[in-house]
Amino acid sequence: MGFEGADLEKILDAFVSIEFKKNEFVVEEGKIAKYIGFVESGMFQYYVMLDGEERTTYINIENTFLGSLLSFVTQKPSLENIRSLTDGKISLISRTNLKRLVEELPLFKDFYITLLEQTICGIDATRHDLIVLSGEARYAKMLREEPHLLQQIPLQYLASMLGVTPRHLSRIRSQIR
Amino acid sequence: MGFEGADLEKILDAFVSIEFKKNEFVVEEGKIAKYIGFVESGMFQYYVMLDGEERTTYINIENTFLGSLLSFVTQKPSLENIRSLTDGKISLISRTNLKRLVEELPLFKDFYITLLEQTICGIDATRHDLIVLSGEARYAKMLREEPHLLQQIPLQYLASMLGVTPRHLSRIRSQIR
DNA sequence: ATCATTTCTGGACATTTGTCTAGTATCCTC
DNA sequence: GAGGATACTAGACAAATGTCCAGAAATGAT
Repeated sequence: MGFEGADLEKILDAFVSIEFKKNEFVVEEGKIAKYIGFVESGMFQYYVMLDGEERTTYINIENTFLGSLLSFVTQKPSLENIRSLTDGKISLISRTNLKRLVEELPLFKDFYITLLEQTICGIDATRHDLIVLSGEARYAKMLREEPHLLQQIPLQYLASMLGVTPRHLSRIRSQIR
Repeated sequence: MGFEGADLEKILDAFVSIEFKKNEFVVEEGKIAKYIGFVESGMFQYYVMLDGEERTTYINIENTFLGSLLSFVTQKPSLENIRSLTDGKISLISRTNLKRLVEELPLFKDFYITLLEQTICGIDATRHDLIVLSGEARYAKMLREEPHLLQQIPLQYLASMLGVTPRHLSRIRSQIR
């Protein structure tokens, strides 16, 4: 990120690196998300329960930004769960520490603004695709633009992220290849 | 927003209020979105052309935040169009002026961060609903939480925002009431 | 290696949603 | 208030997607 010296140290001190075994909660529905962070290793699933069923809304892999955003920002109970699908490690920062860094380090504030802007772009692009594209078209786009996700993420979760059932994703795959 | 004196003046100077007649472009696909802003009056449609058809992805009404976010943030050509559906007025700020305010006024930076955070929450909630809920459930939720939108926005556009066809929205409405 | 568990695929059928189209209602303009 | 444009509804049918289920393939534990 281009930070140095005392600033860098302050930043590193504000983060804490936590290890997760497979199948542990990072954020649990109904609890307040105290942290956001960056995934150092492993794979993490976002999901909600609906009619007794798990509905995956997102998957984080290595080097991506993780958090239950609504809960972290508002400090209200999370509507979603985040859980490790594998063993892994996340570098976490609390809302308090984040706010402190943003207050104290002008460069960090800029960094945070950039992060927020990029995050908005990413989420909004996904929202667009969900409105405008068919399930098949969304899969084709993912195949084209993020093929690494297809290698790594189990199909059942991919399906849910794409907004289709596993059955239908299987059908799509058999048609596209 | 709680700004005063010289700061307030700086901020007001950075914005420019522009009037639009019905059916004018605010942002055009392929061009760079130089401004974002707040809608003072009127209604504005976001859409893309797909297979020769207009697909609405969002509608702004009064007192909401408007802009082609991806283009404004990256300063690359916009993938979407924004157009006035009625006569209206928008208070706009350029990327340059926004950055200047953020640099020069600490309070404005905080305001901008809050705006970004809130925007993320809103977009992400929509993304969730598109993945997890059926068209009917999304309509029911809008009916419950934002009934004013139903009064104001023509159904054809609402349908597209909800990710369904006008035909299907008509079907949903006849079932729900 | 073997067994058990989980994941993926695909058939058969049901439901949801889209397409095409036309009729009716609403709005706007003169 | 007549005429034309636009928006809303809805029937009939088609296509997309979901549900249920069972077998095959892959994975993990012993």
